[in-house]
Amino acid sequence: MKQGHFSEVYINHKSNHTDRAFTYAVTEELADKVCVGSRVMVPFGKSNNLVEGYVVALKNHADIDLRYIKNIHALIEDEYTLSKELIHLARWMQQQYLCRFVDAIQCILPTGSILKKEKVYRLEDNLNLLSVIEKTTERQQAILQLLAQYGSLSESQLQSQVEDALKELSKLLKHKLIRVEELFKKDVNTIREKMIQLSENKSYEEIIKSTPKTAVKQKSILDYLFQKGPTSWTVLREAVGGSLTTLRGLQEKGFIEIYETEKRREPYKDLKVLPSQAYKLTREQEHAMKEITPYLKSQQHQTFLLHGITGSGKTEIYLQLIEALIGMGRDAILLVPEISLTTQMIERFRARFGDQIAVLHSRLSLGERYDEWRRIYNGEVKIAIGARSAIFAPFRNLGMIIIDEEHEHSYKSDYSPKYHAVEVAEVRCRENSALLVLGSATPSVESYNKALVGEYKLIQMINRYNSNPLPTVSVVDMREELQRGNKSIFSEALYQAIKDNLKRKEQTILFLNRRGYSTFISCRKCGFVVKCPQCEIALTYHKNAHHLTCHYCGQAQKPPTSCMQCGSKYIKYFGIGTEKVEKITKDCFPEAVVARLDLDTTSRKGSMEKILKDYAAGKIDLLIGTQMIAKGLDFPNVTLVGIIAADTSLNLPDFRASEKTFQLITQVSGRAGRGERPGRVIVQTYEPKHFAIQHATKSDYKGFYEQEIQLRSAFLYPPFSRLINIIFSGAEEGEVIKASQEFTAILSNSLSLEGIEPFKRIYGPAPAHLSKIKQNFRWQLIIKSKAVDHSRLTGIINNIRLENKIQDIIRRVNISIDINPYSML
DNA sequence: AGCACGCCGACT
DNA sequence: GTCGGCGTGCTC
Ligand SMILES: [Zn+2]
Ligand SMILES: [Zn+2]
Repeated sequence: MKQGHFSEVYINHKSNHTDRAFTYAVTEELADKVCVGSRVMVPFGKSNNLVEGYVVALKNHADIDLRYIKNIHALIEDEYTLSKELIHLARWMQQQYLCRFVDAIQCILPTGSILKKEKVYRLEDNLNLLSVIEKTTERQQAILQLLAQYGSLSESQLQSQVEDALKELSKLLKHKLIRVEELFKKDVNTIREKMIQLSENKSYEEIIKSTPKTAVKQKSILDYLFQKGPTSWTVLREAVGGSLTTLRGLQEKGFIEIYETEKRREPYKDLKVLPSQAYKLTREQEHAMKEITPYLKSQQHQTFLLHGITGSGKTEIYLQLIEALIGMGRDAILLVPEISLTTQMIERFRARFGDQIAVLHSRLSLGERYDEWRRIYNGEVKIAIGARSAIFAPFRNLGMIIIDEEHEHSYKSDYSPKYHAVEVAEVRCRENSALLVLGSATPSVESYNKALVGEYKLIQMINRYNSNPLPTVSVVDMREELQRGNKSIFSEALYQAIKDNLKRKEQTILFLNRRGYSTFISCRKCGFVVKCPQCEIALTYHKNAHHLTCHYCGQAQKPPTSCMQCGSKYIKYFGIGTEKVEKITKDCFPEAVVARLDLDTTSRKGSMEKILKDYAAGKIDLLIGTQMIAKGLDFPNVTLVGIIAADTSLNLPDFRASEKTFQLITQVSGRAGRGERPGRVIVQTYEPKHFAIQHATKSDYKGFYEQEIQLRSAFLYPPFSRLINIIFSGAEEGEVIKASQEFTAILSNSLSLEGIEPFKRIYGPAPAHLSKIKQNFRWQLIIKSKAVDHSRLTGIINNIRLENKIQDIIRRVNISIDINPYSML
C-alpha cells in the first residue's frame, strides 16, 4: 500500500449502513491542518455530493486500494474542531449504547451547529415563461411563477407552497427550465452587533472643535462615546437617539469608527447576586475536603461518593473544591438533576465565581446553547453548570465533574443514545485524569455498593451543617384508619397536624406523586374502564378542564355519561390525584390558603416561579404537589410534610421500586424543618411494615441498603448483574411480536454458540409494561447477564441488530436498546 | 441518508 | 416502444 496522508472519516448520515469509518486522502495543503476531531466536507457516494464528516484517525497508509480513495474536499474552518477526547467519547458511546457514531456526535456538538444541506432553485437563465407554458403542468407553472417572483427559493419553501413539489422539481430540472444550487447551512448563527467608538487618530478636543455648535445630536453622541467608550448601536440609540445617517456622517468626517463584533446571547443575564466568600466549614465538611484535595493535587482519576444527608452542606463542598481546582488552572462541570434547579445553583456559584460560569441545558434556545458552548470551548469560562446534557461540555482541561443527586433517574437519557451521565462522566474523568464527585443523600444501590467494595471512595456526612435536628417522622397505617371508619384521604394524625400547623401560622407541604383528579373512571355494573384509544392505559380525569386525559399521548376527551360498553349510567371515579387532594383540602380547611404545584398548574411560563414566590412570602399556607416539590425547595417556615400515599411506586414490577420509594420519602421529608423550628413528617401508607418505608422514616440509609442489597443479590439484579432492555414497537402488533420472537431466537442461538449462559436470564419477549403508546404496540425483552459477559453480549446484540436477516422482518418495527436501564418498565 | 440502477406496468 | 413507479444495493 502506498504511503501518504490518510484519514478515517465518519459521515454525517443517519443510517446504520454508513455507520463506519471511510478512508479519505488528505491533500498536501490540508495536511498540517487536519487532525483527529476535524470537521470536514467530503465527497460521498456515486454522485460525490458533499457531506459533513468527522476525522477519527490519521494514518500514513491506506488499507484499501487507492483507486477507491477520494480526497477530503475541505476543512470546516469557521467551526470547531472536536478534541481527541470527545472523539474517543463518541466512539465509546457508539460501542456502549449501540448507537451510531453520528448520534453520539449529536449529543456532543451543540444542536444546530451541524451543517445541513439546502437545495436552492432558480429559473434557468434566459427562460421565457410564456414560451414554456404549453409544455408544463399547472403545478410546474406554479413553481416557475414563484421562482420568477422571488428569484430563488429553497426546497422546503417550495414544498410548503406547491403539492408534490419534489417530483415536479425533478421534471423541471430534467427539461432544463430551472437549476439547482446546494448550500450548507447551520440552524444557528452568531449575532453580529454594530459597535461605535471615537476615532483613535483624533483627540476628543480636536473633534469637538470641528463640530458645529448647532449639531446638538452629533455633539451628544460624541460626548456619550467619550465618556462611556466603545458602545453598541442598540445602547447608543437608546441613550442619546440619533439615526444611522448621523452616524455615517460622523464616520465620514473621521470622528468615529464603526465596526462589528460578535454578540453573545446571555441566558440568566438578569439573575443578579451579591458576591459571597467561602463559608467556614464544619468538621465533617472539612474532613470531606481533606479526603478529596490530595487527589486534586496528584491529578489522578478517582471517584468519590459524597453521601451526605439533606442539609449537610454538600454544595459548599462543591464550591470549595471547584475553587481549589480552578486555582490550579483546570475546569469543572457541575450537573444538577433538573433544569429548574440550575437557577439556584447558578446564583450560588455566581456569588462565588462571578462570570466564569456557563450554563447548558435543553431549555435554552438554540442560540443561547450555541453561545454558551462556545464560551466553554474558547476557554472564556471555567465552570459549566447544567442538567444531563452539560456532561458533554467541551472543556480542554477538565479537572472535575460533580454530579449532584447522583441517584436521580433524569441522568439517564430517555432517547437514543440512552446514555447515563454518570457513566459518561466516568469515561471523561478517566481520560482527563479528573475527579468525579457523586453527591447524594440517598445514593443509588449500585453506587453505594461500588463505594463499599472500594471502587469509589466513600465520604459520609451525617449531620446538618446548621445542626438543626432532623424532622421527626411518623408512619400511619391507612388500613387501620379504614377499619376505624375513616375513609378520608387524611388520617386522623395528619388532619390534626395540619390543623395545628395552620393555627401556628406555619406552612405545610402535601405530597402525592400523581396528578389529575381521579386516576381512572369505571362502570359500576360491568367494570369497564375508559382507556385511551391510542394507548393501553386508563385515562385520568381532570376536573378543572373537565376532561379525561391520557398522560402518555396527551389525548383529551369528554368524560362519558354512560358506560361505553353496557350503557349503564353508574360510572364511578376512582383513585386520587393532586387535583382532588387540593379540592378535599380546601373543603376540610376552609381557613387555609391552598395552592397546587404540578404539571397542570405550571404549564405556563413563569407560573411555577409565581407559586413558589408566593409560598416563600408566606401568602400560601398549604402547598400540594407532585415530584416537582420533592427537590430543592428550601422554605424555613415549612414545619409539616404530609405524604398522602407513600406506596404508589412501591408495588410496580421493577427491581428499583423499593429504592425509588425510599428516595422519594427521604427527599420529600427533607423539605420539613429547614429553619429554626423543628419539622414533622407524616407518612401515610397501606404497607407500614415495608422495609423501604420503615428505613425511610428512620432516615436509615444504611439499614435500607443492607436489606435491599440482599434482595438484589438473591434475584440477581444490579449490581449483581447487568441488564439490557430491548423494546420492539410498531403499528402492527403481529409484526412487533414476530420481530421480537425472531430476535430472541437468534439471540438465544448466538448465546449458546458463544457459551454465554442464557439460563433464566432472558425474560420475554412479552408485552411491555405499557403495551401500547400512541397507536404503537410495544413488546419487550430483558436480558440479564454477568458483568464479565456484558461487552461480548452487547457485541452480539449489535450484530443481530444490524444483520440482514432481521432487517427483513423488522422493516416496520422499531428496536430500541437500553443498556443498563434505570428500570425495567 | 441519498442516489443510481434495474425491473415492471401503464401510457403515447 | 418509453416514461416513471419503487424495490435493492452501495457508498472510502
Ligand atoms: Zn358498563
Ligand atoms: Zn394515549
